[in-house]
Order: sequence, then structure tokens, then C-alpha cells
Amino acid sequence: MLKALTEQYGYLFEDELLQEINKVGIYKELSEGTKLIEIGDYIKSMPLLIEGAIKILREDDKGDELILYFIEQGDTCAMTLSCCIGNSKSEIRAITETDTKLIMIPVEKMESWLGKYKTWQQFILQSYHDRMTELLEAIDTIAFLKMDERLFKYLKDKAMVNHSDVIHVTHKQIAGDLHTSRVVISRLLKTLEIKGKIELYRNNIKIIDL
Amino acid sequence: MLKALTEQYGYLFEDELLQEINKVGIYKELSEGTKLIEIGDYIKSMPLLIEGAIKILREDDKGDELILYFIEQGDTCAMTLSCCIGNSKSEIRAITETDTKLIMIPVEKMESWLGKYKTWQQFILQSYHDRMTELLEAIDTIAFLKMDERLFKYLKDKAMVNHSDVIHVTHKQIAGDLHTSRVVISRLLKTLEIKGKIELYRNNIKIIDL
DNA sequence: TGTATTTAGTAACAATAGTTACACTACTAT
DNA sequence: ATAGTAGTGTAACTATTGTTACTAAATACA
Repeated sequence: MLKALTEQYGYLFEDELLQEINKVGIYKELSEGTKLIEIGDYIKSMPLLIEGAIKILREDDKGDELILYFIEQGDTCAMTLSCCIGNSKSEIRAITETDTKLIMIPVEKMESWLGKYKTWQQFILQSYHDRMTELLEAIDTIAFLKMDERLFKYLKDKAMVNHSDVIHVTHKQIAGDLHTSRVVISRLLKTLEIKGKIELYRNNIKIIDL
Repeated sequence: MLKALTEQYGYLFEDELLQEINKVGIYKELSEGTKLIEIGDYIKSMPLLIEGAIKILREDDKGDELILYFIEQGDTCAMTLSCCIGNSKSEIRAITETDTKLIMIPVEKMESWLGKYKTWQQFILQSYHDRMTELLEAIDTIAFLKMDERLFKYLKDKAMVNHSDVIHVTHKQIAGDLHTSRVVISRLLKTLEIKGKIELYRNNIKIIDL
């Protein structure tokens, strides 16, 4: 674990802190599609992402979802921090987008390190900043783009975090992430295909114009 | 200034910190409609709200706006923190919604207090949490509500921060805040009036169903 | 092998939101 | 007083998105 940790976070944290993380952190490997955090959960530990990607979702009253953004390696989940500190329930759902390796840090440590390690404090504040920026980007996407543009952006983002120009997903799943209906997605995907931006296959979409 | 400060923040900060704020903070009274922060600005000081309300806006490529939320007394602008710490440009615009009294804290102090005062650290983290929550609420509103519901929510929020059931605003201004057109707003307002939820006057709207 | 289920394509229609155009009223300034 | 401007009401039309319904192919599985 220490090796992976040093590779991803060595340039950020001092040795002493890395040692502490190594001591109290719990290393986990999760396969794609694993639910990390559920809405309403009280969070007892925060994840440091070593490898892979996590999808962050919001839910409406009817239980339908909406993707907010993806988190990648080197990131942590600022929502988690937010909940720990406010001692409140999670406002979001987190699901692994790919197979993932991460280190779970107990809340108590997270808080005590804030006073002890300047680099940790910087990391936490930076994480807040990054997540804030991503939330604003999510708002831009939802408020300013039309559905076809949102769809294409979604496909590109998904291709990015999966490190592949072919993404494995059904129209129905996309509709769920974008909070619309399957028929709408099928229609727009077909239009994108005609425009030459993507190629459609069963359960797979190839992004041409990456 | 110390009196106002103690009233609003006395229960949060220890005396020593209050004294420091009193020493380095700059007290300001701003009238309604004053631009506090512009998109792209580098922030040199962060505001502690004593009285009044501030409107936080996002802008699209075409220069059209979208309201994110209102900030009220006892709050600070976590976006500001975010920018200071990341040493990056402001992502948002802040305009006083009402006449406002506030204290400006220089960035350097803000950062050094993080290590020095536990209560300040708590306050900053709590602010991040609050703002994160408001951003999520903004996303819910934009993504899950239809325009007529968004409009009514906007009117209620505005009535709230103005402490009045009659709000002074034109249809065009509302359209700007909600990122739609004046005609759409006029149409929906008329429908709300027919439903008995509001009463329309020139430059004024009375909210019945508060 | 045959049946059920999942996935995708498409048509037809409804609902919502955005656009253009114009009329009318209230206020502003000279 | 009059011209100009800002604010509002409405109609007619377009564009976008959402819904319902049906078809067919691919896949799962018993």
C-alpha cells in the first residue's frame, strides 16, 4: 500500500503523514459498479483514490438520478469531508465507475491531522476548491447546454475516465445519468451518429471526435 | 464595528479572534445593487456578512446570468475562500441584494488564522459545507424543477432575504436571474396570479402563498 | 430449441420553453 | 405637453424535450 500511496500522494504529503496514513488507512480494491456511499449515510471514513474512477450522483424526490461528475485518481471526495465535518448525512451517492483501488481514512484521523499537518490542511482545502469547481461545471452543463450537448460531453467524460474511446453502456443507463428518458437518448445518439461523431453498437458506443 | 461583530459572530469565535478581526477587518456599508466580486477577479479579501443579503451569480459564454443562491447574515462567501486558497480567479459574481453591512478580512490573515484558531478553522470548514449544500440545492432546482416551480421558489427566496412579501423587481430582471426570456416569465407570472399565488403590479410582485 | 428479457429504433403526439412581433400603459425628461 | 423609454400583456409560431406505443434484433436461460 505504501508504494501506491507514495506514487499518488508522495509529492503532496511529508513522510511522517504518509507513514500515518499507511498505519491507519485501510486499503481496498473495489470492482466496477460498487456503491461506496449512499444518500443519507453517515460517513465514518473518507476515501483517497489510488486508481480508477468514481461517479458522483444526485437524486430527486422520485428516486431518479443525475450525474454530477467523475472523480479520478489523486482526488478525494470533498462531499465526504463536508459530511464528516458537518456531522450530517451524505447528500450524494458514489459508485465506482471502473475497478478501483483506494485507501479509507477514519474520520477522527482526518480531523486531527488538520491541526497537525499543514500539507493535509492544504490538501483538504484544495479538495474543497476542486469539488466546488466541479459542481459549478455541473451547473453550467445542466443550465446552459442543450440535451444533445450534455450527452456528447457525458460520452467524452466517460471515455476519459475509462481510458477508452469505446464505452460500455446502454441507452437506458445514459438516460438515468442524465435524468431524461431512454427514447430521448436513443434519438439524440442516432443524430450524433449521423453527424459522424460516434458509432453505435449494442451495449457499446465508440466516440470518434474525441 | 466590534458590537455588530460580537452580535453576529460572538458565539462562534473566542475573544482573542474577535479582537483580531476588529483590528484588521475593514467595515463597509454597501447599498443595494453593488458589485462585490466580478468573475475573473483575484480576491484579496473575504467578506463576513453582518447585515443584508448577497446574490451569487454564474455566467454563460454569452454573458447571460444564472442565480445560484442568496447569502445571508452570519455567512461568508465560501467561493471567496475557495479562490484565495487555490489562488485562482473568481468563478462567480456577487452583488448585494439589499443594503448590506460587512467586514472585509485580508487573505493573509484568513490563512494564518486557520492554523492559529480552531474556531476559525471550524468556521471555514462549516462555510464550505454550507455553500456545497447550497450549490447542490441550486442543482436540484435547475435540474429537477420546471420553470414555473423555479420561478415561484425564486420569488419566495427573494421575499425571504428581503424580509417582505412584496418584492421590487421587473420581469426582465427575473428572466436574467433565471436564465430565460422576459416573455416566458411574464407568461408564467400571469399563470401564478390566476392561481392566486401572487399579485402583479408594475415593478412589484406580492407573494400570497408564502 | 424455444421462450422470455433486454436493448435499440422509430413514429406520433403532448408538454414545455424559447422567439418574434406588436399593442398598450406608466413613467421620465425636456 | 409631448416625445421617448421601460415595463407588461398576449398571440402565433418554432424548437426542444418528454411520453406512449409498437417493432425487431440480440441475448439469456431453462
